[in-house]
Amino acid sequence: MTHPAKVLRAARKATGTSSGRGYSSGTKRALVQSATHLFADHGYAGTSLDEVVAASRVTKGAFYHHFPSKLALFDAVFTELQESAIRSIRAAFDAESDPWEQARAGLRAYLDVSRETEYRRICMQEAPVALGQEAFAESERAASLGFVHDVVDRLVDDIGEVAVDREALAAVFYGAIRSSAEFVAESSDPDLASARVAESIDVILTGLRTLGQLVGD
Amino acid sequence: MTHPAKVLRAARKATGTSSGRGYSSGTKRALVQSATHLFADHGYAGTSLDEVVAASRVTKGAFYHHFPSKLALFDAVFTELQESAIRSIRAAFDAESDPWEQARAGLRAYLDVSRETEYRRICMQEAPVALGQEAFAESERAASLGFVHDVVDRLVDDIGEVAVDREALAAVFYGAIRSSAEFVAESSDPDLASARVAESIDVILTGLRTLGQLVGD
DNA sequence: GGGGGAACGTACTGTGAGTACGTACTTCGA
DNA sequence: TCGAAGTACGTACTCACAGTACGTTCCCCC
Repeated sequence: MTHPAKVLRAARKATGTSSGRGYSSGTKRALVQSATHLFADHGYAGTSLDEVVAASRVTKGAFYHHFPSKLALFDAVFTELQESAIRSIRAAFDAESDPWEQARAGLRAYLDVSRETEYRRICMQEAPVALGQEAFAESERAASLGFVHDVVDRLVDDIGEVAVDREALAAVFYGAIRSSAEFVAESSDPDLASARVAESIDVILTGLRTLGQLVGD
Repeated sequence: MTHPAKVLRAARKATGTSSGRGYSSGTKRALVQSATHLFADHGYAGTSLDEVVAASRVTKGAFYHHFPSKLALFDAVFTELQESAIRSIRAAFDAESDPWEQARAGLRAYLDVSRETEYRRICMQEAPVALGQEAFAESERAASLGFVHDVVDRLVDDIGEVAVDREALAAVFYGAIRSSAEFVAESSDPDLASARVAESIDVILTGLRTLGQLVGD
Protein backbone atom coordinates (compact mmCIF):
# COMPACT_ATOMS: atom_id res chain seq x y z
CA MET A 1 0.00 0.00 0.00
CA THR A 2 2.78 2.38 -0.89
CA HIS A 3 1.36 5.67 -2.10
CA PRO A 4 2.72 7.21 -5.34
CA ALA A 5 3.89 10.45 -3.75
CA LYS A 6 5.77 8.52 -1.14
CA VAL A 7 7.62 6.62 -3.83
CA LEU A 8 8.42 9.84 -5.66
CA ARG A 9 9.78 11.41 -2.55
CA ALA A 10 11.94 8.37 -1.78
CA ALA A 11 13.20 8.34 -5.38
CA ARG A 12 14.14 12.01 -5.17
CA LYS A 13 16.03 11.48 -1.97
CA ALA A 14 17.85 8.50 -3.45
CA THR A 15 18.95 10.40 -6.57
CA GLY A 16 19.95 13.38 -4.53
CA THR A 17 17.43 15.62 -6.25
CA SER A 18 15.93 16.52 -2.94
CA SER A 19 17.29 18.35 0.08
CA GLY A 20 19.40 20.65 -2.04
CA ARG A 21 21.02 23.07 0.35
CA GLY A 22 18.41 24.94 2.27
CA TYR A 23 15.42 24.00 0.15
CA SER A 24 12.58 22.16 1.80
CA SER A 25 11.61 20.11 -1.24
CA GLY A 26 13.08 18.84 -4.48
CA THR A 27 10.36 20.68 -6.34
CA LYS A 28 11.72 24.03 -5.25
CA ARG A 29 15.20 23.05 -6.33
CA ALA A 30 13.93 21.85 -9.71
CA LEU A 31 12.13 25.15 -10.23
CA VAL A 32 15.28 27.15 -9.46
CA GLN A 33 17.39 25.03 -11.77
CA SER A 34 14.98 25.20 -14.70
CA ALA A 35 14.55 28.92 -14.17
CA THR A 36 18.31 29.45 -14.14
CA HIS A 37 18.64 28.05 -17.63
CA LEU A 38 15.51 29.69 -19.01
CA PHE A 39 16.29 33.12 -17.57
CA ALA A 40 19.84 32.88 -18.88
CA ASP A 41 18.63 31.95 -22.36
CA HIS A 42 15.60 34.20 -22.81
CA GLY A 43 15.85 36.77 -20.05
CA TYR A 44 13.39 37.47 -17.25
CA ALA A 45 10.66 39.05 -19.36
CA GLY A 46 11.16 36.51 -22.13
CA THR A 47 10.51 33.55 -19.86
CA SER A 48 6.95 32.57 -18.94
CA LEU A 49 6.05 30.77 -15.76
CA ASP A 50 4.33 28.15 -17.89
CA GLU A 51 7.69 27.33 -19.45
CA VAL A 52 9.37 27.13 -16.06
CA VAL A 53 6.79 24.83 -14.52
CA ALA A 54 6.69 22.69 -17.68
CA ALA A 55 10.48 22.27 -17.59
CA SER A 56 10.23 21.40 -13.89
CA ARG A 57 7.36 18.97 -14.57
CA VAL A 58 5.05 20.59 -12.04
CA THR A 59 2.07 22.97 -12.22
CA LYS A 60 1.54 26.62 -11.39
CA GLY A 61 -0.15 25.64 -8.17
CA ALA A 62 3.01 23.92 -7.04
CA PHE A 63 5.07 26.93 -8.03
CA TYR A 64 2.94 29.41 -6.10
CA HIS A 65 3.15 27.19 -3.08
CA HIS A 66 6.93 27.69 -2.97
CA PHE A 67 7.28 31.22 -4.35
CA PRO A 68 5.06 34.28 -3.87
CA SER A 69 5.80 35.63 -7.35
CA LYS A 70 7.86 35.27 -10.51
CA LEU A 71 10.17 37.96 -9.17
CA ALA A 72 10.84 35.95 -6.03
CA LEU A 73 11.92 33.04 -8.21
CA PHE A 74 14.30 35.29 -10.08
CA ASP A 75 15.65 36.58 -6.81
CA ALA A 76 16.35 33.03 -5.64
CA VAL A 77 18.17 32.24 -8.89
CA PHE A 78 20.15 35.47 -8.69
CA THR A 79 21.15 35.00 -5.06
CA GLU A 80 22.35 31.46 -5.65
CA LEU A 81 24.54 32.46 -8.62
CA GLN A 82 25.84 35.52 -6.82
CA GLU A 83 26.83 33.64 -3.68
CA SER A 84 28.51 30.90 -5.66
CA ALA A 85 30.53 33.47 -7.60
CA ILE A 86 31.66 35.28 -4.48
CA ARG A 87 32.80 32.00 -2.94
CA SER A 88 34.97 31.22 -5.96
CA ILE A 89 36.53 34.65 -6.03
CA ARG A 90 37.19 34.81 -2.33
CA ALA A 91 38.83 31.41 -2.43
CA ALA A 92 41.25 32.56 -5.13
CA PHE A 93 41.86 35.73 -3.19
CA ASP A 94 42.59 33.98 0.08
CA ALA A 95 45.14 31.72 -1.59
CA GLU A 96 47.51 34.68 -1.95
CA SER A 97 49.04 36.96 0.64
CA ASP A 98 50.71 39.81 -1.23
CA PRO A 99 48.04 42.47 -1.97
CA TRP A 100 49.09 42.86 -5.61
CA GLU A 101 48.97 39.12 -6.13
CA GLN A 102 45.62 38.99 -4.36
CA ALA A 103 44.28 41.60 -6.76
CA ARG A 104 45.55 39.62 -9.75
CA ALA A 105 44.16 36.33 -8.46
CA GLY A 106 40.79 37.91 -7.65
CA LEU A 107 40.57 39.43 -11.12
CA ARG A 108 41.42 36.14 -12.81
CA ALA A 109 38.81 34.33 -10.74
CA TYR A 110 36.21 36.94 -11.59
CA LEU A 111 36.98 36.72 -15.29
CA ASP A 112 36.55 32.96 -15.04
CA VAL A 113 33.19 33.24 -13.30
CA SER A 114 31.92 35.77 -15.81
CA ARG A 115 32.69 33.39 -18.63
CA GLU A 116 29.55 31.52 -17.59
CA THR A 117 26.66 32.94 -19.57
CA GLU A 118 24.29 32.32 -16.68
CA TYR A 119 26.22 34.60 -14.37
CA ARG A 120 26.61 37.34 -16.96
CA ARG A 121 23.06 37.37 -18.21
CA ILE A 122 21.33 36.99 -14.86
CA CYS A 123 23.60 38.73 -12.36
CA MET A 124 25.01 41.47 -14.59
CA GLN A 125 22.34 42.19 -17.18
CA GLU A 126 18.90 41.21 -15.98
CA ALA A 127 19.18 41.67 -12.21
CA PRO A 128 19.41 45.47 -12.04
CA VAL A 129 16.33 45.79 -14.27
CA ALA A 130 14.28 42.94 -12.82
CA LEU A 131 15.01 43.56 -9.13
CA GLY A 132 15.29 47.31 -9.46
CA GLN A 133 18.39 49.43 -9.15
CA GLU A 134 17.84 49.99 -5.43
CA ALA A 135 17.73 46.35 -4.38
CA PHE A 136 20.45 45.36 -6.80
CA ALA A 137 22.83 48.10 -5.67
CA GLU A 138 22.26 47.03 -2.08
CA SER A 139 23.17 43.42 -2.78
CA GLU A 140 26.10 44.58 -4.88
CA ARG A 141 27.53 46.74 -2.13
CA ALA A 142 27.33 43.84 0.28
CA ALA A 143 29.02 41.43 -2.11
CA SER A 144 31.20 42.23 -5.11
CA LEU A 145 31.67 45.95 -4.66
CA GLY A 146 32.57 45.49 -1.02
CA PHE A 147 35.12 42.94 -2.10
CA VAL A 148 36.72 45.30 -4.60
CA HIS A 149 36.76 47.91 -1.89
CA ASP A 150 38.84 45.63 0.32
CA VAL A 151 41.29 44.90 -2.47
CA VAL A 152 41.74 48.56 -3.36
CA ASP A 153 42.21 49.39 0.31
CA ARG A 154 45.13 47.02 0.54
CA LEU A 155 46.67 48.32 -2.65
CA VAL A 156 46.43 51.93 -1.54
CA ASP A 157 47.91 51.00 1.84
CA ASP A 158 50.79 49.41 0.00
CA ILE A 159 51.38 52.46 -2.16
CA GLY A 160 51.44 54.65 0.88
CA GLU A 161 52.41 58.15 -0.13
CA VAL A 162 49.98 59.00 -2.93
CA ALA A 163 46.77 60.62 -1.74
CA VAL A 164 43.82 58.92 -3.43
CA ASP A 165 40.12 58.64 -2.84
CA ARG A 166 39.71 54.98 -1.98
CA GLU A 167 35.96 54.87 -2.44
CA ALA A 168 36.06 56.58 -5.83
CA LEU A 169 38.97 54.45 -6.98
CA ALA A 170 37.11 51.30 -5.95
CA ALA A 171 34.10 52.39 -8.01
CA VAL A 172 36.34 53.04 -10.99
CA PHE A 173 38.06 49.68 -10.73
CA TYR A 174 34.78 47.90 -10.22
CA GLY A 175 33.54 49.26 -13.52
CA ALA A 176 36.79 48.39 -15.23
CA ILE A 177 36.47 44.80 -14.07
CA ARG A 178 32.82 44.50 -15.07
CA SER A 179 33.63 45.84 -18.49
CA SER A 180 36.51 43.41 -18.81
CA ALA A 181 34.05 40.60 -18.29
CA GLU A 182 31.96 41.80 -21.21
CA PHE A 183 35.05 42.16 -23.35
CA VAL A 184 35.96 38.57 -22.65
CA ALA A 185 32.41 37.35 -23.20
CA GLU A 186 32.06 39.04 -26.59
CA SER A 187 35.44 37.84 -27.77
CA SER A 188 35.83 34.87 -30.07
CA ASP A 189 38.89 33.71 -28.14
CA PRO A 190 38.03 34.11 -24.45
CA ASP A 191 41.37 32.83 -23.17
CA LEU A 192 43.27 35.38 -25.19
CA ALA A 193 40.84 38.19 -24.38
CA SER A 194 41.06 37.33 -20.71
CA ALA A 195 44.83 37.64 -20.81
CA ARG A 196 44.63 40.90 -22.72
CA VAL A 197 42.37 42.74 -20.28
CA ALA A 198 44.18 41.27 -17.30
CA GLU A 199 47.38 42.72 -18.68
CA SER A 200 45.78 46.10 -19.30
CA ILE A 201 44.69 46.28 -15.69
CA ASP A 202 48.15 45.14 -14.70
CA VAL A 203 49.65 48.07 -16.57
CA ILE A 204 47.32 50.43 -14.75
CA LEU A 205 48.25 48.93 -11.40
CA THR A 206 51.94 49.12 -12.26
CA GLY A 207 51.48 52.78 -13.16
CA LEU A 208 49.92 53.45 -9.76
CA ARG A 209 52.66 51.55 -7.97
CA THR A 210 55.34 53.43 -9.86
CA LEU A 211 53.68 56.69 -8.93
CA GLY A 212 53.72 55.64 -5.30
CA GLN A 213 57.39 54.76 -5.41
CA LEU A 214 58.33 58.05 -7.06
CA VAL A 215 56.46 60.08 -4.47
CA GLY A 216 57.81 57.89 -1.71
CA ASP A 217 61.40 58.70 -2.61
CA MET B 1 -20.90 65.28 -33.80
CA THR B 2 -17.56 67.18 -33.68
CA HIS B 3 -14.77 64.70 -34.02
CA PRO B 4 -12.01 64.84 -31.39
CA ALA B 5 -9.11 64.40 -33.80
CA LYS B 6 -9.95 67.61 -35.60
CA VAL B 7 -10.03 69.62 -32.39
CA LEU B 8 -6.81 68.07 -31.12
CA ARG B 9 -5.00 68.74 -34.34
CA ALA B 10 -6.05 72.38 -34.39
CA ALA B 11 -4.97 72.74 -30.76
CA ARG B 12 -1.57 71.19 -31.45
CA LYS B 13 -0.91 73.44 -34.39
CA ALA B 14 -1.88 76.48 -32.34
CA THR B 15 0.44 75.55 -29.46
CA GLY B 16 3.28 74.58 -31.75
CA THR B 17 3.39 71.01 -30.52
CA SER B 18 3.47 69.80 -34.07
CA SER B 19 6.27 69.47 -36.65
CA GLY B 20 9.00 68.29 -34.26
CA ARG B 21 12.30 67.77 -36.03
CA GLY B 22 12.23 64.80 -38.36
CA TYR B 23 8.92 63.38 -37.22
CA SER B 24 6.07 63.44 -39.68
CA SER B 25 3.50 64.42 -37.10
CA GLY B 26 3.26 66.01 -33.68
CA THR B 27 1.62 62.86 -32.45
CA LYS B 28 4.77 60.83 -32.94
CA ARG B 29 6.80 63.43 -31.10
CA ALA B 30 4.31 63.50 -28.24
CA LEU B 31 4.48 59.72 -27.96
CA VAL B 32 8.28 59.75 -27.80
CA GLN B 33 8.31 62.50 -25.19
CA SER B 34 5.72 60.86 -22.95
CA ALA B 35 7.46 57.52 -23.31
CA THR B 36 10.81 59.05 -22.39
CA HIS B 37 9.48 60.17 -19.02
CA LEU B 38 7.47 57.03 -18.35
CA PHE B 39 10.28 54.63 -19.30
CA ALA B 40 12.71 56.64 -17.17
CA ASP B 41 10.37 56.53 -14.18
CA HIS B 42 9.00 52.99 -14.32
CA GLY B 43 11.23 51.15 -16.77
CA TYR B 44 10.29 49.44 -20.02
CA ALA B 45 8.37 46.52 -18.55
CA GLY B 46 6.77 48.74 -15.91
CA THR B 47 5.22 51.07 -18.47
CA SER B 48 2.07 50.05 -20.32
CA LEU B 49 1.14 51.34 -23.75
CA ASP B 50 -2.16 52.49 -22.30
CA GLU B 51 -0.25 54.85 -20.01
CA VAL B 52 1.86 56.17 -22.89
CA VAL B 53 -1.08 56.87 -25.17
CA ALA B 54 -3.07 58.39 -22.30
CA ALA B 55 -0.19 60.75 -21.48
CA SER B 56 0.06 61.63 -25.17
CA ARG B 57 -3.73 62.11 -25.37
CA VAL B 58 -4.12 59.70 -28.27
CA THR B 59 -5.33 56.11 -28.66
CA LYS B 60 -3.65 52.82 -29.36
CA GLY B 61 -4.76 53.00 -32.96
CA ALA B 62 -2.80 56.20 -33.38
CA PHE B 63 0.20 54.66 -31.71
CA TYR B 64 0.27 51.59 -33.94
CA HIS B 65 -0.01 53.82 -36.96
CA HIS B 66 3.36 55.37 -36.09
CA PHE B 67 5.17 52.45 -34.44
CA PRO B 68 5.10 48.76 -35.25
CA SER B 69 5.56 47.73 -31.61
CA LYS B 70 6.28 48.87 -28.07
CA LEU B 71 9.91 47.93 -28.60
CA ALA B 72 10.15 50.23 -31.63
CA LEU B 73 8.95 53.09 -29.44
CA PHE B 74 11.63 52.30 -26.89
CA ASP B 75 14.22 52.18 -29.63
CA ALA B 76 13.19 55.63 -30.83
CA VAL B 77 13.46 57.01 -27.30
CA PHE B 78 16.82 55.33 -26.78
CA THR B 79 18.28 56.54 -30.08
CA GLU B 80 17.24 60.11 -29.45
CA LEU B 81 18.82 60.20 -25.97
CA GLN B 82 21.95 58.43 -27.18
CA GLU B 83 22.54 60.78 -30.11
CA SER B 84 21.97 63.82 -27.97
CA ALA B 85 24.50 62.57 -25.41
CA ILE B 86 27.12 61.86 -28.04
CA ARG B 87 26.70 65.35 -29.48
CA SER B 88 27.33 66.94 -26.07
CA ILE B 89 30.38 64.84 -25.38
CA ARG B 90 31.91 65.30 -28.80
CA ALA B 91 31.43 69.07 -28.54
CA ALA B 92 33.35 69.16 -25.25
CA PHE B 93 36.01 66.92 -26.75
CA ASP B 94 36.47 69.04 -29.87
CA ALA B 95 36.93 72.16 -27.79
CA GLU B 96 40.34 70.88 -26.66
CA SER B 97 43.43 69.95 -28.65
CA ASP B 98 45.84 68.24 -26.22
CA PRO B 99 44.87 64.55 -25.97
CA TRP B 100 45.04 64.49 -22.17
CA GLU B 101 42.86 67.57 -21.97
CA GLN B 102 40.49 66.04 -24.50
CA ALA B 103 40.17 62.97 -22.33
CA ARG B 104 39.45 65.11 -19.27
CA ALA B 105 36.89 67.25 -21.07
CA GLY B 106 35.17 64.21 -22.56
CA LEU B 107 34.95 62.55 -19.17
CA ARG B 108 33.49 65.65 -17.55
CA ALA B 109 30.91 65.98 -20.31
CA TYR B 110 29.97 62.32 -19.95
CA LEU B 111 29.59 62.66 -16.20
CA ASP B 112 27.30 65.63 -16.80
CA VAL B 113 25.15 63.76 -19.28
CA SER B 114 24.83 60.78 -17.00
CA ARG B 115 23.50 62.99 -14.23
CA GLU B 116 20.21 62.98 -16.13
CA THR B 117 18.12 60.12 -14.82
CA GLU B 118 16.58 59.61 -18.26
CA TYR B 119 19.92 58.86 -19.86
CA ARG B 120 21.03 56.56 -17.07
CA ARG B 121 17.84 54.58 -16.73
CA ILE B 122 17.06 54.23 -20.43
CA CYS B 123 20.45 54.13 -22.15
CA MET B 124 22.49 52.40 -19.46
CA GLN B 125 20.05 50.20 -17.55
CA GLU B 126 17.04 49.29 -19.64
CA ALA B 127 18.43 49.33 -23.17
CA PRO B 128 20.67 46.24 -23.01
CA VAL B 129 17.78 44.19 -21.60
CA ALA B 130 14.96 45.63 -23.71
CA LEU B 131 16.78 45.75 -27.05
CA GLY B 132 18.91 42.71 -26.38
CA GLN B 133 22.63 42.56 -25.78
CA GLU B 134 23.38 42.07 -29.48
CA ALA B 135 21.62 45.16 -30.78
CA PHE B 136 22.73 47.25 -27.83
CA ALA B 137 26.38 46.29 -28.17
CA GLU B 138 26.24 47.16 -31.84
CA SER B 139 24.90 50.64 -31.19
CA GLU B 140 27.37 51.04 -28.36
CA ARG B 141 30.35 50.15 -30.52
CA ALA B 142 29.26 52.70 -33.11
CA ALA B 143 28.78 55.44 -30.55
CA SER B 144 30.24 55.68 -27.05
CA LEU B 145 32.70 52.80 -27.13
CA GLY B 146 34.10 53.93 -30.46
CA PHE B 147 34.55 57.34 -28.95
CA VAL B 148 36.50 56.01 -25.99
CA HIS B 149 38.56 53.99 -28.42
CA ASP B 150 39.59 57.19 -30.22
CA VAL B 151 40.52 58.89 -26.98
CA VAL B 152 42.59 55.96 -25.76
CA ASP B 153 44.31 55.77 -29.12
CA ARG B 154 45.53 59.32 -28.81
CA LEU B 155 46.67 58.81 -25.25
CA VAL B 156 48.63 55.70 -26.14
CA ASP B 157 50.18 57.50 -29.10
CA ASP B 158 51.24 60.23 -26.74
CA ILE B 159 52.80 57.79 -24.29
CA GLY B 160 54.75 56.19 -27.08
CA GLU B 161 57.11 53.62 -25.63
CA VAL B 162 54.90 51.42 -23.46
CA ALA B 163 53.41 48.44 -25.30
CA VAL B 164 49.72 48.24 -24.47
CA ASP B 165 46.69 46.57 -25.94
CA ARG B 166 44.64 49.52 -27.14
CA GLU B 167 41.41 47.63 -27.60
CA ALA B 168 41.54 45.99 -24.19
CA LEU B 169 42.54 49.23 -22.52
CA ALA B 170 39.62 51.02 -24.19
CA ALA B 171 37.23 48.37 -22.86
CA VAL B 172 38.68 48.77 -19.38
CA PHE B 173 38.39 52.54 -19.45
CA TYR B 174 34.92 52.38 -20.87
CA GLY B 175 33.80 50.35 -17.88
CA ALA B 176 35.59 52.67 -15.50
CA ILE B 177 33.73 55.62 -16.95
CA ARG B 178 30.35 53.90 -16.88
CA SER B 179 30.87 52.94 -13.27
CA SER B 180 31.88 56.50 -12.45
CA ALA B 181 28.51 57.64 -13.75
CA GLU B 182 26.75 55.31 -11.34
CA PHE B 183 28.94 56.46 -8.49
CA VAL B 184 27.98 60.05 -9.21
CA ALA B 185 24.30 59.20 -9.63
CA GLU B 186 24.07 57.35 -6.33
CA SER B 187 25.91 60.05 -4.43
CA SER B 188 24.11 62.63 -2.32
CA ASP B 189 26.49 65.33 -3.52
CA PRO B 190 26.89 64.79 -7.27
CA ASP B 191 29.26 67.73 -7.80
CA LEU B 192 31.66 66.41 -5.20
CA ALA B 193 31.34 62.82 -6.37
CA SER B 194 31.97 63.91 -9.94
CA ALA B 195 35.18 65.62 -8.90
CA ARG B 196 36.26 62.60 -6.85
CA VAL B 197 35.96 60.05 -9.64
CA ALA B 198 37.41 62.45 -12.20
CA GLU B 199 40.46 62.80 -9.98
CA SER B 200 40.75 59.04 -9.53
CA ILE B 201 40.83 58.56 -13.28
CA ASP B 202 43.30 61.40 -13.46
CA VAL B 203 45.62 59.57 -11.08
CA ILE B 204 45.39 56.47 -13.26
CA LEU B 205 46.18 58.47 -16.38
CA THR B 206 49.08 60.17 -14.63
CA GLY B 207 50.38 56.75 -13.63
CA LEU B 208 50.29 55.61 -17.24
CA ARG B 209 51.98 58.78 -18.43
CA THR B 210 54.69 58.45 -15.83
CA LEU B 211 55.27 54.88 -16.90
CA GLY B 212 55.62 56.04 -20.48
CA GLN B 213 58.15 58.69 -19.55
CA LEU B 214 60.24 56.27 -17.49
CA VAL B 215 60.40 53.77 -20.29
CA GLY B 216 61.05 56.51 -22.80
CA ASP B 217 64.20 57.63 -20.98
C1' DG C 1 -15.26 67.24 -56.30
C1' DG C 2 -13.97 62.80 -55.72
C1' DG C 3 -10.67 59.23 -55.07
C1' DG C 4 -6.98 57.53 -52.33
C1' DG C 5 -3.87 57.41 -48.78
C1' DA C 6 -2.55 59.09 -44.20
C1' DA C 7 -4.08 59.61 -39.48
C1' DC C 8 -6.54 58.30 -36.47
C1' DG C 9 -10.60 55.65 -33.09
C1' DT C 10 -13.03 51.36 -31.27
C1' DA C 11 -13.57 46.81 -30.24
C1' DC C 12 -11.72 42.56 -30.06
C1' DT C 13 -8.07 38.47 -29.26
C1' DG C 14 -4.30 36.00 -27.11
C1' DT C 15 -0.94 35.41 -23.71
C1' DG C 16 0.76 35.34 -19.35
C1' DA C 17 0.95 36.57 -14.18
C1' DG C 18 -1.56 35.85 -10.31
C1' DT C 19 -5.79 33.91 -7.49
C1' DA C 20 -9.45 30.80 -5.60
C1' DC C 21 -10.34 26.75 -4.21
C1' DG C 22 -10.37 21.87 -3.99
C1' DT C 23 -7.67 17.50 -2.98
C1' DA C 24 -4.15 14.01 -1.80
C1' DC C 25 -0.64 13.02 1.50
C1' DT C 26 1.88 13.51 6.03
C1' DT C 27 2.37 14.26 10.83
C1' DC C 28 1.15 14.19 15.46
C1' DG C 29 -1.44 14.15 19.61
C1' DA C 30 -4.94 11.66 22.28
C1' DT D 1 -5.33 4.06 15.46
C1' DC D 2 -8.13 7.62 14.44
C1' DG D 3 -8.89 12.15 13.25
C1' DA D 4 -7.42 17.01 12.89
C1' DA D 5 -4.33 20.23 11.17
C1' DG D 6 -0.84 21.37 8.04
C1' DT D 7 1.87 20.64 3.72
C1' DA D 8 2.21 20.04 -1.14
C1' DC D 9 0.34 20.06 -4.72
C1' DG D 10 -3.59 20.38 -9.23
C1' DT D 11 -7.42 22.84 -11.85
C1' DA D 12 -9.89 26.52 -13.35
C1' DC D 13 -10.64 30.99 -13.22
C1' DT D 14 -9.55 36.50 -13.56
C1' DC D 15 -7.36 40.52 -14.99
C1' DA D 16 -3.88 43.35 -17.31
C1' DC D 17 -1.73 44.30 -21.35
C1' DA D 18 0.49 43.89 -26.19
C1' DG D 19 -1.10 43.47 -30.51
C1' DT D 20 -4.89 43.11 -34.41
C1' DA D 21 -9.04 44.02 -37.33
C1' DC D 22 -11.61 47.08 -39.15
C1' DG D 23 -14.17 51.22 -39.60
C1' DT D 24 -14.00 56.43 -39.90
C1' DT D 25 -12.34 61.00 -40.72
C1' DC D 26 -9.08 64.25 -42.61
C1' DC D 27 -6.16 66.05 -46.25
C1' DC D 28 -4.18 66.61 -50.73
C1' DC D 29 -3.95 66.37 -55.55
C1' DC D 30 -5.69 65.46 -59.92
